[in-house]
Parts: sequence; C-alpha cells; structure tokens
Amino acid sequence: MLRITKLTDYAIVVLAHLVQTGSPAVGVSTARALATRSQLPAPTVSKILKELARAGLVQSERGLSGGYRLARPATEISVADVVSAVEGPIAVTECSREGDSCDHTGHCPVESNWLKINQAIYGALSSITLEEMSRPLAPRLIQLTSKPTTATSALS
Amino acid sequence: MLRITKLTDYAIVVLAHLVQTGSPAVGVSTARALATRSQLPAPTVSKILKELARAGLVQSERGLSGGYRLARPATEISVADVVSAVEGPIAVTECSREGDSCDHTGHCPVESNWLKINQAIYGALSSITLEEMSRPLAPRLIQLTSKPTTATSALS
DNA sequence: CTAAACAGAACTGAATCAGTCCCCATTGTT
DNA sequence: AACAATGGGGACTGATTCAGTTCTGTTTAG
Repeated sequence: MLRITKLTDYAIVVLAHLVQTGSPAVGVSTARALATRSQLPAPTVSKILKELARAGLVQSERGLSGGYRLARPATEISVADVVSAVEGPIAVTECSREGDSCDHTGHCPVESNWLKINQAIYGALSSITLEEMSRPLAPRLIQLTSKPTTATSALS
Repeated sequence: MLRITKLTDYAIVVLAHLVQTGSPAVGVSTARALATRSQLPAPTVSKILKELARAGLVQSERGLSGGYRLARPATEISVADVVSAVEGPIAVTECSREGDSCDHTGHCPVESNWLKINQAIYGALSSITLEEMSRPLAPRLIQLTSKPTTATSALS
C-alpha cells in the first residue's frame, strides 16, 4: 500500500500534541501526559519518544519532573524528518539507497530511475512541516487532482 | 522505510521490459520470456502479470501463442498506476482512505492533514510515466528534490 | 487431442510490525 | 541518604504481511 508504519503515524500525532502544549522550548511534557492526550498506549508513546530523541527531533530532560520538548521550532521539522527518524532512511526500493547493488545492476532497465521517484517522494514529505500538521484544519482543502498526464508529452 | 513492496518493484521492471519489446500494441510477450529477460523467477512474474491484467494495465491473449501487451502507450501509464494495481489504493496511513474512521476521529490533531501528504505522494508518483522509467538513463539527473511536484503550496 | 499459454486461488516459510516488559540511569524531593 | 518519578535501551512475543510456489482450471493454435 505504500504506507508508513503505525509507529510513524503515532509519532506525528504525538509530536503534534507536543507542539500544542509547550510552545517554544520552555516546559516539557512527560511521555505519560502525551500518551493520555493522544489516547495511545503509554509504553508505545514512550518508545516513540525515545526514538525521536535519539534522532534529535526532541530533547529530553531526565529525572523527576523530566519530559520532552521539541528540539527545534515546529516550522523546521518536516514530515520527512519524522519518517526518517522512526523508519530509517527513506528508500522506496532497495535500489534507492546509496551503496546498493542488486543482482541486476547493469542490465536492469529501471536502475537509475528509482532515484527519481525516491527524490520526488522525499521532496513531497520534506515540504510539509510539523507546524502544518498541527493545524487543526487544512487551510483550504487541496485540489491535487489525479493528473498523471503532467510531464512527458513529446514521445511515443 | 516507506517502501514499496518487491512485487511492485518487479512489476515496474517487467513492464519496462514489455515496453522495450513490443512497441505499440502489436506482438505479445509471454510471461516466461519476460521472466527470462528480467531475470526474475517465472512464477512470480506470472503472478504479477495476472494482477496487472486484472487492473487493466496490460492486455492478455490466451491460448497457445498468447502473451501480454501493454493496454496503453507507455507514456500514459504512471508509476502510481502500477503501485495501485499491485498494492491497492495508495494510502499512506489508514486515515488517508475515504471511508475511514479511527478511534481518534474528532480529536486527532492531524486528522485532516494526512490527506495532504497522501496527495503529495500520489502526485509525485503520478508524474512519472512508464516511458520515463524505461529509458536506460535519466536524461538529466534530476533536481526534483526541492520541487514536490504538485501539492502543498500555501504554507508557512 | 494435445501442448502452450493465461486465470485464479490456496498454501507456506520468512520477515516485519506493533506492542509490551524489564532493568538501568538520572534527578528532584523528602 | 532514600525514594519516587522520569527517561534510556534493549529483549521478547503474537499478529500481520510479504514473497514465492504450487495446483487446478480455461483457452486456443496446430
């Protein structure tokens, strides 16, 4: 289905809640509080926050009265960042990775083209910030269309 | 990893070979021939072609001297079409589907925003045709990265 | 009638996902 | 100094999905 994992989904939700609570970088929110607010199981939220912290998207305070805060303003965190943090580098196929080599290297007709797709998707995910995701309603509801016919004309 | 399945990957490869063999809509290629050319296991290629046929991307001739041909010109088949055919509708999250409803409908802060992401990705995949994928080398190596194709305009 | 091809479904081992649990380190409070 | 609440880092497990094979039809040229 070309889908992201639930964990990534949750990560976005949790981060969105984090945006709404502690605005810039002052107070921290505990994992438990975020779990309650987002109505997700506490251990899972905890796990996600750990991964986000390791990836540098959130900062953590340990000890009593500890918690998490965003490491950067919400406008500077993209969905691509979150996906990468939770799922690893964005690579639509095996071939899309840097040091790859499948058995077909050399005679595979699509070899170099997956990169294009990968970049297109990465670009799409990079263009959407956490701040946008946190807005309760999309400003105007997109008319992205289904227009596969954009590029590619002079050929047959 | 936000990745497509191997089957989809194979589907693109097989279709690319199909583009290169029978040009417009004349001769058919057998599943076995395509498997040989693409160096993929024959039963798997067969399975993929069946699914592509069911989705209407290729046409099949049955009986002896049967085979497959593209149902449309390669310029009119997008990568999004192939992904949809093999993996089902493109839905990055459960929430991205039409008649959805997760437990959080109503108080989920990102509820309406996944749609935006989904459309951005769909747009990216729709903008790349099978014809492009079949070209041995990408003409100019893309600077697609900062240009997410379609969606996402009015933002921060 | 037969051989070669597609059609459709069922089946299975392997991999990944989702979620939990446990034990350790840190730190404010008592 | 002891305690309790918090994050940190794994390990573990059931469920799901993937990838690939196999089997049994159906069609059709020779």
